[in-house]
Amino acid sequence: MKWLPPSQNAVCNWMSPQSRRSRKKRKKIQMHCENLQQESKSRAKNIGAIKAKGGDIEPLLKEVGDLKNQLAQAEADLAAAQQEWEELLAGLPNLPAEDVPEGKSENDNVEVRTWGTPKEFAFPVKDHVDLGSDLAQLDFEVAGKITGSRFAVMKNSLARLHRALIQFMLDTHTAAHGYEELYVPFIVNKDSLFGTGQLPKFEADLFKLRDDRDFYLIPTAEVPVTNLLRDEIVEEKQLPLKFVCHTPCFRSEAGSYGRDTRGMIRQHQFEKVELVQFVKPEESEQALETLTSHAEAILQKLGLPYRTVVLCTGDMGFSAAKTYDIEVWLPSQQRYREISSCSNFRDFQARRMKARYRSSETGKAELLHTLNGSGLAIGRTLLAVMENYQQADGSIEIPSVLRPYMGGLDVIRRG
RNA sequence: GGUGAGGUGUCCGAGUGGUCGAAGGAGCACGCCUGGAAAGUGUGUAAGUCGAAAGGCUUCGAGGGUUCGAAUCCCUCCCUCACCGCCA
Repeated sequence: MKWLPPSQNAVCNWMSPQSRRSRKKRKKIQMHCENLQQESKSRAKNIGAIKAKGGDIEPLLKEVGDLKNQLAQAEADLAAAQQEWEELLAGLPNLPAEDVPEGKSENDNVEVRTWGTPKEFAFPVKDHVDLGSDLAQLDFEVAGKITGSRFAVMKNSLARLHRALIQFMLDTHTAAHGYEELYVPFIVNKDSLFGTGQLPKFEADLFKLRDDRDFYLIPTAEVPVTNLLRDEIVEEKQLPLKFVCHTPCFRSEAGSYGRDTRGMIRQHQFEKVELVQFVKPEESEQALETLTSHAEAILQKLGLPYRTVVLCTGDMGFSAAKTYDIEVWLPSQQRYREISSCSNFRDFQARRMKARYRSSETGKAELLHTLNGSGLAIGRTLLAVMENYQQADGSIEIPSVLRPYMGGLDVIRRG
């Protein structure tokens, strides 16, 4: 068994009749198999003991022959039942937290707070695509030539602004919020993707390498960073563990062909600064609040208006127990768009990964709780800065916190 | 890519085909000692799973095989280390 399936918990009560049947069947076969194993083991020991005394073991060997066949059959049956059961379980999503609102779609998400006031522009606003191309610093056509659709090329000060955002976020989270910076592989194996919940159900969203090692490009830093603790047992006093990591993210965007085709909202490749926490179970609820506030702090320092919503049951991801989305104001769309998603996974990922800690209370290895959130998605932050800081002449003012990273530059102009 | 050596519990590290789930140590927990601590010292301490319990079963990198019986023997793969080659 490669992970720790839930045995007695709520998921089992929640299961379909089909999975209940599968569980019963597995258990029955397992008991039968274990009885045979016990019998076989004790006979083997007996043979060993008699042989050690110099006794005759021939008659005993004959007796054992049929048992061996029965056992082989039982073990094959068990393996099949086990696999059926595990496949059922692997496809079950996490249970929503008790305070998650019920709902069917993103329309049922509940706003929990807003920050800042959308700016009134005295001129017709442009979207980031027009702003970027008028500045000659953002080019989707050439990216289309180099690769294909849903890629971008940035140039000059805009490329630097993109880099500045990454540096600014990493510095803020390490210095002000107490996260440890990480650098990780951008290519991961299947076990890691199973651990965080992308596999087995969401393979279509991933880029898979043409290689017999079953490697995939990461869709988010969450995968390599969270799997840092796969198959590990950490000491309680090390907790909480808080990591920040900048990586590119690769998503095939299968199933969203028609959505957000213009601009850099939805790309196959984008950068993200990710926050990941490993905490004790009793601390995860509070940790989600602080993690979300860390992501919000970036938008506040950048002076970008946003709102925070709690996702309803119907809009949550597969692995999450509770998720806050942070949505930034986009003047060109006159609405808030997602720029960060912060989730508490409770023990769902930890169970799949066998990520545990030694509890001083019970003395046993207990499952950790994992959380993560974007802090923030760089491409979307860049376009939010462009649109919110645009000026009548098409130039873009640089938010003051980013100027040290821009060599003192305060406005991006054409040229 | 080539050659060689390895992968054992929270960690380090022994291990003869048969009472090995695994010596020893570290760490941790509890106790003794102490004014308190350190040192010293005693005891305990793998995980998962089934069971009300007694107890059972699985797991020594992964997967196959040989055997009545595998941590131990054979095969394949993965990973680590060393040296050589190549390389940003």
